[in-house]
Parts: sequence; structure tokens; C-alpha cells
Amino acid sequence: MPELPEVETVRRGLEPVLSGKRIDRLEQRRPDLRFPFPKRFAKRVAGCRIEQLARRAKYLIARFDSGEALIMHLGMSGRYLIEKPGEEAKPVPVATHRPQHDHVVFHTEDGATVTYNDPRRFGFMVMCAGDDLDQHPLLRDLGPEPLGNAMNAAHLAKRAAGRKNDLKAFLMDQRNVAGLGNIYVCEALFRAGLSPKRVASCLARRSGTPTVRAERLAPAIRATIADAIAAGGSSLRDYRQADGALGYFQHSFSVYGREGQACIKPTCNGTVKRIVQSGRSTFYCPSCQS
DNA sequence: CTGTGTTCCTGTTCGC
DNA sequence: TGCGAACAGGAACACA
Repeated sequence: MPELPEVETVRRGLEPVLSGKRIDRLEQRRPDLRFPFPKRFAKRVAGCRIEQLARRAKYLIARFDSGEALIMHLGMSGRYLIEKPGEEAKPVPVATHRPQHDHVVFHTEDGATVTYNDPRRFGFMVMCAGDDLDQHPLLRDLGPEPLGNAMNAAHLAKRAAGRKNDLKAFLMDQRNVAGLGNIYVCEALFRAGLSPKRVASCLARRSGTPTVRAERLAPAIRATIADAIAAGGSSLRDYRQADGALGYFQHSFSVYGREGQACIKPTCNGTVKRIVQSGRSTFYCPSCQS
């Protein structure tokens, strides 16, 4: 499920339920996810108020009035389910909800519950001091946010200069741009008209200044992510499901998952192809992406 | 340091 | 319908 747009959608869904609220109780139902849960997790959270629910790349970050912060990652299959008092739980629309994968439950002062469900358990939760969060090992090496001013052609060129991996791998690397994943890398490269197989260093001249390709790629990334967040947000009308799945599945992609289908670009008569790069599927149009 | 492959785990889909 | 194989939105880690 979650690349940056989905995580942002989840954040917006959780915000009205969690932000400014005291957590009366936390249930931890197993010892670990991908990593062990924080030590004395339930005790450290109980009674604390969430002052802010933020996002950095694909991480959700809850800041508590205790001075600590909770960094959460959804992995591949993580989602949050919200139940409010007086409203009956609605069935999850996309995948079946299996209660045995409910690993953490937050009980708020309002009587609402926020349940973290994650079948594959690639997600994790880490608790740390709230100051100097940027210097936390999970966060300090992240590249710029795709929607921030720092993500521009000059940045891409600087990072890509001399790199021998391909554009797909370059964009998947969170140190270069933070928050892109397999889907939106494919989509951004399609929008930029660039082949995922092209070497990353094609974004920079020998002098390190951006090429025309970098000048195309930066706005393509920005627009791809902005559009996806907008699509996710529009699915949040009913935010009892803050799982991002609605936005994810409603959104139709230009190339991702469209192997064998005609390129959607009106002036192109190409066919979308699937290849494997770094062990992951890449979808692209060989005809209009070069 | 850079680039690549493996690994964690469960669920769904696809081909026979 | 059953059944194994392939595949799935991530990223830490080991290794060449």
C-alpha cells in the first residue's frame, strides 16, 4: 500500500482522531513487528497527549507532550483502522480485515480506537527523544520531500552525477528523493518521458549541472506525487478507514500494472512493458520513454 | 564507498 | 476445485 501519497492520506485521516488527543491506553498484542516494539511501549504512551501528527517521507511521526516521539512505518501491508464511539465499525472495503493481524490499538480520551493492522509485519514502530528528530538514524539520510523546494533539477543532478545505477534504482533510493516507491517511480518516469533503464548520471553534465532530462524529471516527480495525494484526499471523505487503500485502489495509474496495454499517451502507439529491475517490477512504455 | 542480492512475512492471483 | 508458483506498495543488511 504505502508510498508517500498513501502515508499522507493516512496522516490526514488520523489527524482529527489523534492530534491534540490524550492516549488513555495502548494495547500491544505481540512482541515485535519488523523490529521489537519500544521497551515499556504501553507505559510510555499511556496518559500522553499527541501534540502533532507529522509525516516525513513514508514515516508517520507522533509527537507526545512527554517529549518523546513515535516513528511509525507501514511497511508493505500496514494500515490503520479507526473506530469512533457511537459509530459502528464499517467493513474494510478492499482487503479482508483479519483481526489476528491487529497488532497495536490506541485508545484515545474520546473513546475512539486506532488499530494498526499489518499482515506481513514489515512495518515498525520506534520511540525516541522528540528533539533533534531530523538526526535520528531513520531520518537523517533521507533526501528532500518531493513536494519541497529542495527537490529540483539541480538537486537531482548533484545526486546523480557519476552514478552508475539506473534511473529506477536511483529514484527508489530514499537518500536521493524521499517517499517514492515502486509505483510512483514508474509513474514519474513515464510522465518525464525517461526510460527507467537509463543510467542515473544522465541527469548531470560533467560539470554537475542538470541536463534537460533532470529539468523534466523534477517537475514530473512533483506533479505525480501532488496528483496522487489529491486523489487520496478525495477518497478520505469517510475517514473511518484511514488505511489509504481507497485512494490507492481508486487511483488509475498510467503505466503501473498495465503490462501489454496501449500507452495512454494520445500521440504514442506503444505498448506498456514490464521488466524486472533490482528484483522489482518496472512498467514503462518503450516507445515514448527514452 | 558503490551497487546488487537476500531477507523478513502473509495473502492473493495465476497457470496447470 | 485443488495446488504450487509467482508476485505484492519497503528497506535493512550482508556481501562483492
